[in-house]
Amino acid sequence: MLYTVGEMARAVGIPASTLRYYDQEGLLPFVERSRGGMRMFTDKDREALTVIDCLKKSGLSIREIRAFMAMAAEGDASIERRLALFRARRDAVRQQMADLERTLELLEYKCWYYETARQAGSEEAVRRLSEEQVPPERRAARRRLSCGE
Amino acid sequence: MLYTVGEMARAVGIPASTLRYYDQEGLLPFVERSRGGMRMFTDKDREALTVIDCLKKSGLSIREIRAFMAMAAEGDASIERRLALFRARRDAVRQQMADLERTLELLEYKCWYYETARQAGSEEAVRRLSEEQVPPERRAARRRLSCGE
DNA sequence: ATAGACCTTAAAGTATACTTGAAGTCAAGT
DNA sequence: ACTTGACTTCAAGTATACTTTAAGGTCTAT
Repeated sequence: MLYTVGEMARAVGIPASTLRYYDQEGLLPFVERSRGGMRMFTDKDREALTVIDCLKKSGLSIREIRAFMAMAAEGDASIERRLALFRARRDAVRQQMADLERTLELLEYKCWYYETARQAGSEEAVRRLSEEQVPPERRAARRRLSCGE
Repeated sequence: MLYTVGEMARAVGIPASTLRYYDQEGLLPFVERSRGGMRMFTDKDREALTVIDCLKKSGLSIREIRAFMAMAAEGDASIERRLALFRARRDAVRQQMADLERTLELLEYKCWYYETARQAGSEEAVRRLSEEQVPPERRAARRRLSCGE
């Protein structure tokens, strides 16, 4: 099955203009052309685009993704390096999730804070609460907030 | 305790130039000045900066954070709206974490893929593996990759 | 063969969030 | 008083990743 750039754009949920931009930036060296010059994507290309999108979501820049695609084009000789790259991205995403977990805790603390302030009718009342009057699961975030990071 | 912009920058781990930029953009309407015109941050300001950083990490733009700081400056009248904002950010971060979880699964599949390819000496060998030859915990990601999103 | 949808390239424009540089001022120690 | 480091503002520069526009070519159906 072959797809034009617009069809592939719909299939992977990325604008056609972005696919053209990626091609221009050397991220899609594998894409074939029709006799008239139109890009013809295959199902294997769709798979590659999914990987590109995954790498982007992991925090890689266009430049770094290009370097990866160049490795992929080298074939089996670069397996070791590609493995190292995916392990690094895996670890980076785990770190991002841990960071988001801390952000989430602070947001949950703030939700509790404003829920309580709404009931009390003022923020000041919540600020004056002592440690024991704060739900145990909110105390860590509260301390981070008041005692610096 | 009072801090200059450089001291506060070190305390919260944000460049002084960024703090000045935030001030210029209206994110820090609360910061006082010395007689000579220098910014003087308090511990309460540090707390506000931690919240600003948290909102930024949750995906809010400078413009949106400014709107929030304006609400905060309104006082208790905006408690309800601020609660709504924090709930929305909390939900957004939970969604981000769920998305990262999917990204992580694909990265973990790719790690397995290249580990296996390294042992086999070629990618093609791994590609030819049938579903049952793939570890159960990697199958979902593999299917997403080959059958489209 | 012709219409119309969709494609092509190149270049310029946009958005966001800073960062840097220049010229000058402030604050603290000796 | 003077030096030194850190501060001030304003304007311009940077980085990244697209998006848009213009002029024109391709593909498919009728």
